[in-house]
Amino acid sequence: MSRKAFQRLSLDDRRRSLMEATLVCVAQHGLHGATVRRIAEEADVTAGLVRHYFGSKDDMIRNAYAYLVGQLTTLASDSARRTEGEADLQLRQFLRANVTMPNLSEQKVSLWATFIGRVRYDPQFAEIHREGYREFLNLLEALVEPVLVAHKRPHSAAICKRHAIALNGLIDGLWMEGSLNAGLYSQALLPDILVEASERLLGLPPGSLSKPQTTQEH
Amino acid sequence: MSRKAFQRLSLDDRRRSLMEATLVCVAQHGLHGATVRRIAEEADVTAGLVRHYFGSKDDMIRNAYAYLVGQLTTLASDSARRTEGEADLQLRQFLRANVTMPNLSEQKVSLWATFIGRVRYDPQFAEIHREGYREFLNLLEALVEPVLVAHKRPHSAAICKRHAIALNGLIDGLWMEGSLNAGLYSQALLPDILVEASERLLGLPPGSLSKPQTTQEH
DNA sequence: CGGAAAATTATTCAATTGTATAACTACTGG
DNA sequence: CCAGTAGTTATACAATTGAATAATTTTCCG
Repeated sequence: MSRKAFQRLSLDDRRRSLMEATLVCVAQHGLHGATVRRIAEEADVTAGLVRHYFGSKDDMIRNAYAYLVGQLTTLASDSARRTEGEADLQLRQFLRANVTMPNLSEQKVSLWATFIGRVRYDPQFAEIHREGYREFLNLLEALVEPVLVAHKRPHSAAICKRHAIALNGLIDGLWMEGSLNAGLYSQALLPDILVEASERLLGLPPGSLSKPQTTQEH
Repeated sequence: MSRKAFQRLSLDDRRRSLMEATLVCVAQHGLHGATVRRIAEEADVTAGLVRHYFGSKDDMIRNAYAYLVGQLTTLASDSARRTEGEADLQLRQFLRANVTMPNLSEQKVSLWATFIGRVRYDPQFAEIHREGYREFLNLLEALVEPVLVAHKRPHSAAICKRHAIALNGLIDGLWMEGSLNAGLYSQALLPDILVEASERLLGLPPGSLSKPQTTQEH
């Protein structure tokens, strides 16, 4: 009887592989069902490796959470940055990216909720969350401010922050429900609902975000 | 050495006591840390009782989830119903009740998120969620419609539903973040942000919900 | 009051968990 | 091509888990 054949991976690759396997297992089976053995199987390695790359199972899970948070904001942020054009278009694209694939995935929403549930009572999760939230809010403020300026709306720092908070709430709420209630209403409506609602929250003229004046050539 | 003295409770009381202990444990330690023994200790009984009142630990947890969902909508709904007056006031009160105590409790948000994380991959949780969501949406639609009528805004069934979805997203999002980021901005702002944002979402004149014309006598 | 039914406790058990350790094997540099 | 090292597997173990069963106590009705 021979041992399992295996391949050596670089430290970064193996860690990422383990974190992604962790996310898959947490999504499918919850934090309580994501056992070291199951995660190892998902990553196609044996359980011992976990302790070799992470201090403990909990340490690996925390790293996976931070990995997920970073992925979510990066995806939306990149989508906005890739969009050339005026402020309206960039904000619009950022909003839409948050409620369309790949960010609007049921797995990601499940994961996010599962981890959020631990934030209150686990200081280490709280720290990861706080950092991610702050980063997301800053991104949002930076996108909102030029839009307000362009439309000659009040745009003090305090106002921008307040708008960012409300928008963030709206995004998270719709994002979650969009994937939770996939069957109840079409997911195609979500970006429109979000963009239209955002216009109103910011006090912009109807259509300024939803039907941008500059036609996009490609 | 004598046995622990105990008291016999009615079926309803004991079940509720166990469900509440379950919620406390799930909030504090997550689904993975909410063991039968810990829950039993929290309820001040021994572990065996769980199987006597519920088919299994999982069955008890599902019942506790349904119990929580019912509690949340009931609290907000009752608060609105208790408010006498026109449609504006009732909607306003319903909105505010969702982002103030006792609904805005960090424990409840933690619990809600934890359970939501299981909805996607556990059909039984999905069923509980679906029912609760539908009920909440119906409540919201019923509150929104007369407000739209009073302000002579479009109020077809489809429009009401769309508004209810957006409002629900906004509520959930702000509700969550309000308790997650308690330190970052004052929770006292939340009801105002929500009411003001809702006005805009519904296309109501500014202040129609936030500064209702009819002064409340008491 | 007394005794039967039901609620609750106490104990036990097999299975699973996270982790520690030892054995092995793939890769790298000379 | 060959050894050393570190990545990886395999095995072992104590602790904890959910559940099942037996023993005991409370309560209530006649």
